[in-house]
Amino acid sequence: MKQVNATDTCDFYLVNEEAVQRVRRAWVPEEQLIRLAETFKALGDPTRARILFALSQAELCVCDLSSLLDVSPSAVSHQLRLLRQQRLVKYRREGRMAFYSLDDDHIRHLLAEGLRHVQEEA
Amino acid sequence: MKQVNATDTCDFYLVNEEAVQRVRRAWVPEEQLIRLAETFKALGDPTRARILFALSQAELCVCDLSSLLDVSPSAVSHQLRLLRQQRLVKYRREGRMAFYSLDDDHIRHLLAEGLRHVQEEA
DNA sequence: ATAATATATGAACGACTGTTCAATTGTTCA
DNA sequence: TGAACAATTGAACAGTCGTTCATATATTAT
Repeated sequence: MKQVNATDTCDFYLVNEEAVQRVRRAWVPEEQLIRLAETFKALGDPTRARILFALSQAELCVCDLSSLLDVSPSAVSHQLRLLRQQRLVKYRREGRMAFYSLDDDHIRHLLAEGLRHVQEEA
Repeated sequence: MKQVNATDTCDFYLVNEEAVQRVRRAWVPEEQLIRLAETFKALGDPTRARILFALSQAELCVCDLSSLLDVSPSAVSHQLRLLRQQRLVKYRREGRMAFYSLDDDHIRHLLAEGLRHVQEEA
């Protein structure tokens, strides 16, 4: 996200000015793109992807997730906090246990669409 | 992704055995989940998210992207290579220029669904 | 109360990431 | 041919990430 020095610049005159204008008109607020990247980043780790896939099938507590994924409860908890902060999961306390589930259906759709993408590779 | 030591283990007995079984039955191959995470990770950086959003609107060359995003051509090129490796973008050479576009419609859908998610926040 | 347990948290460590810079490749055009 | 230029690449650097370990919090059971 930095400026450009003299030897590393294309000497434009935009190559495809009409296309660039079209993109500029469709542009969304920078803040939304940053949030978008944060959301995808949260999905972009194997442990978290497995957690989310598990939660797409059932509501689970930390111990269940830890056992299911073979990851320490501490590591699971750290990742769940991150997922909470990104509002990808929500939880419900019951006694000393915490039951986690997906926050909304967008997450489920993202997972499904992502899986479809990786499944249809040659 | 590591084993668990004695003091950091839940003493299970799985809490919600039925739910865990259900998840196990729905489980997809580990390799797919890793590919899934890799795909989302590729989307999970502000520069790359902006590149992909731009390409969702028009086919663009490196210079156009560099100008549009205010990122050096070198940085754009590095990121495009990563996106190519993840098969999120494809390109077409024309003389000394390279025109990039989204690889398939899944990417477009992922972007749209992700944007919908971040746009509907309080 | 005390012990046991489920979860959460902070610090610390090595591993990885994104950019910059310098250099290279390959194409066009004079 | 050689100069100009779009794009690519590798090395290097600071910054970030995911785990572990030790400890803390909070609820339950004795």
